[in-house]
Amino acid sequence: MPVTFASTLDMLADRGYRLTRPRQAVLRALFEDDDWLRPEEVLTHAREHFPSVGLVTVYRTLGLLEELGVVRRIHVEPGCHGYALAGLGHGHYLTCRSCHRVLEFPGREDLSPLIRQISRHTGFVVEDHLLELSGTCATCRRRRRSAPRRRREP
Amino acid sequence: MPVTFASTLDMLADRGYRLTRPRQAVLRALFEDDDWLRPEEVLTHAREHFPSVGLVTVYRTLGLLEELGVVRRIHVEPGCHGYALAGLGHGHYLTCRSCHRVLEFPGREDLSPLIRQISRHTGFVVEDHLLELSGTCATCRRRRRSAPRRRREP
DNA sequence: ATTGTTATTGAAATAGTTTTTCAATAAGTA
DNA sequence: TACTTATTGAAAAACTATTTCAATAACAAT
Repeated sequence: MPVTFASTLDMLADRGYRLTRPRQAVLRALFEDDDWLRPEEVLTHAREHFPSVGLVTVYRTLGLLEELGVVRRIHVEPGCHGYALAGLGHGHYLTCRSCHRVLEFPGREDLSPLIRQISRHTGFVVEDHLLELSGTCATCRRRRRSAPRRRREP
Repeated sequence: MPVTFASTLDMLADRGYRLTRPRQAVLRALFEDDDWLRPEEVLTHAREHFPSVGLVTVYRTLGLLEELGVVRRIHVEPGCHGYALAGLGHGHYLTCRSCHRVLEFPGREDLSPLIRQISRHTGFVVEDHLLELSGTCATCRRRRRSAPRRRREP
């Protein structure tokens, strides 16, 4: 069963959290975007639904949703944190070290054998995973090649 | 050939970087610890070798070493950034969502077929990877089980 | 050894992100 | 409608990271 805007509201209510307008605005922002967002971007979009939301509430709501497993926190540069709906993709990202663009890629292969093995070894219950490949994207590679940067001429 | 303290110094000199005492202190700190460190921790250890190093230099040196591929920047909570020698482990981490402890695990299996496939598809040159499994460690799981936290009694 | 050049440094200032505090508000219940 | 209290926004605080800049110290050339 996919996690939807409505099912998340239900979940919150079930657990005794109040369905406040700021919270709903943050949730909408996340569900309307099918990509990850920085907290600041979440704020901007949430304000389209409820103009008086503050950044503090955005942080608090994101933290709550992460605890509940609705969103996934990913590592993006610069600034460190981005949030994506946990349903999107599978936590597989390509990040370019040069331009810092982030590309999501569908993880067709299956990491679960590995994960099961780790669990047995360590006692960890693995709830999520993040696979981040870093390198140089095609665009930056071309740019570098045409203008190589050396510190010293031998 | 493994990257050592000495070989890194050579590499820096070859590229025209000066072998200053602050830099050497930061490098020592990294090579003496066989685990990842936060910038603040790098500072503490570096000061054992050269008391007047400043945090700014630590950041600058870490940035330089990352560019050169000597250290790897990893994502750790809280605070976001940790640095580990690139030779250590293979960028495979288990992080506990509850206590935020980080455990490194040896990635015995090989991700290179996947990586090659991604490269072909996207044009990315993948230089490094980070596989982070998040979940609940054995200790926290036991603690939770004995004192479950519910927001509401049904 | 001494000098000159300049990469590098530390301190302070700045920028940016995330968290805490707290009185006021509003969601859900009675 | 009133009550209870989780939740909020604004301000302040706590951190983390970067920029600026005069002073310093590596290193090369003498």
